[in-house]
Amino acid sequence: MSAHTSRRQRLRQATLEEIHAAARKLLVEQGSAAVTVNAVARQVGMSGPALYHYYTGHDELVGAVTAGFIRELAAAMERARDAQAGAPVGDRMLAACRAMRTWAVAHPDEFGWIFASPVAAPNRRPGSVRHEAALRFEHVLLDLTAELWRTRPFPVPDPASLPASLRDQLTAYSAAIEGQLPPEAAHVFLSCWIRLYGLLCMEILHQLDFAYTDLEPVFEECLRDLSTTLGLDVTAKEAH
Amino acid sequence: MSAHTSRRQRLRQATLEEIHAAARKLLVEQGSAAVTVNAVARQVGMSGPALYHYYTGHDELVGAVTAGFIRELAAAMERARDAQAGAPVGDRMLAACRAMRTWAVAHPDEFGWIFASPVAAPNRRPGSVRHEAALRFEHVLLDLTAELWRTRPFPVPDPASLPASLRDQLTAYSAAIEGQLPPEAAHVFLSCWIRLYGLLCMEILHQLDFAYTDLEPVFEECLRDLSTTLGLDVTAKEAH
DNA sequence: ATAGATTCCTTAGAGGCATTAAGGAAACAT
DNA sequence: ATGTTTCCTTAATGCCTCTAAGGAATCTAT
Repeated sequence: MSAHTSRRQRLRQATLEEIHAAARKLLVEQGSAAVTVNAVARQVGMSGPALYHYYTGHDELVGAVTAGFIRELAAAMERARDAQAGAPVGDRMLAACRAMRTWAVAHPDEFGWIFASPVAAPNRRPGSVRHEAALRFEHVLLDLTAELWRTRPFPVPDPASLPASLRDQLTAYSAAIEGQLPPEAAHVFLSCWIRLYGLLCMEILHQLDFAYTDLEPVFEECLRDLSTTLGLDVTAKEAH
Repeated sequence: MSAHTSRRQRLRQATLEEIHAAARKLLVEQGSAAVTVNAVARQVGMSGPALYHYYTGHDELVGAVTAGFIRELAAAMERARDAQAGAPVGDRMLAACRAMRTWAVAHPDEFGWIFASPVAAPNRRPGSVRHEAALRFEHVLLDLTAELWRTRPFPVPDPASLPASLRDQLTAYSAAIEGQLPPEAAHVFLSCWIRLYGLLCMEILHQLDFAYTDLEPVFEECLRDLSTTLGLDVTAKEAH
């Protein structure tokens, strides 16, 4: 695929992977505070400052590891989606959503890191660019929603009924995703995203432990809600 | 109010408040990583180890400061609620919800700490007890919902329609809140809580910056949704 | 009032972490 | 083979958490 990879580059790549694995091991086994430059270096068998030949510092190391997690999560969702290739968009969408929770539940520390990390969050200032991994993650469900919108549009609110400030923001976002969804449809997509991702974050970050021990049925109920919002139930029945 | 407070106790109390203020200042001005035992001590004008006479270590300091934030947030919500004393439950509830967001937006760093901190989260193991401050925070909306339930019950799902595992969890939670709400009503309350608190957390923790710059209208829309779920609109019309 | 106990604070480490600096050895390219 | 690049090492600085040991101020009880 890529151009000629020299022996040096291959070795470097292997070391990078070893570093990521070591950082992940420390995270999972001893918590996020244990992921220090020194500890990671020790784990891979080199001493301290050597790691600075791979990353400029602690922050960049953490960012790279986190980006890897996001890619893994996105890949899991894509795999689940593609396993349903040929099925109606709604089914592929539900498969991707369930894969998201399955991955998060299986890797809570990693998911927590994704949420806490600035890799997933930034984008405040106009200048800052969203990370490639975060974009890929976001686009799994966005693309499915856009496909749904094209093939079987879901109900949207009347733009005139939305507050002006919200309409402007939605118009900007609609442009940012290259018009894949018009503002009103983007609003529905974002509402769904907020409920789904919000629920998952609260579950994984233990904000709901005071009431629940197992959120699987709550998540499924949320999915049913979203299915209604997106008209997926109708699809299933009409499909006959 | 409390029994005789000696001069010593008053001084200690003043120092504790100074410590909290210093920690908060560091948090707001330089981020959470700047809140170290040494830096806080320096800020209050004593040197390092002196702080260990007030807290057993960094974790306890952070926990105490966070608990203070939670209390302040809960107090803001209670104040907003009580400012509407005499008004219908629904109005008091909306006031409390808006106060929650207002506080969070005004104090994003503090709110972020609340969310990230184990003070708000724990309760995993049977043994661990929920922190007094977290309980008080939770109870502001819980109590209002319970009052609403008593005076003007909102629609609830048929318990038989819920998955058994969910029903059991809700029954346990209903018992944990001393039957203030039956399981089905607790389910509605928790759904509302998840949507409201989840949205706020995602906003404050910058998980929605990729699409929105101002979430006030989104929050208001969420409140309208919840009002419908809880039958508050009906209340307003019938009240005439 | 005064002697003992308590409380608050200090300085002195030990041990860890992030990071920079300086240099050695191996691998590569010419 | 020779010079360059790459990878790694050992100092060394300055921060952090936290323990230990002791001094001074304050309170208690006689």
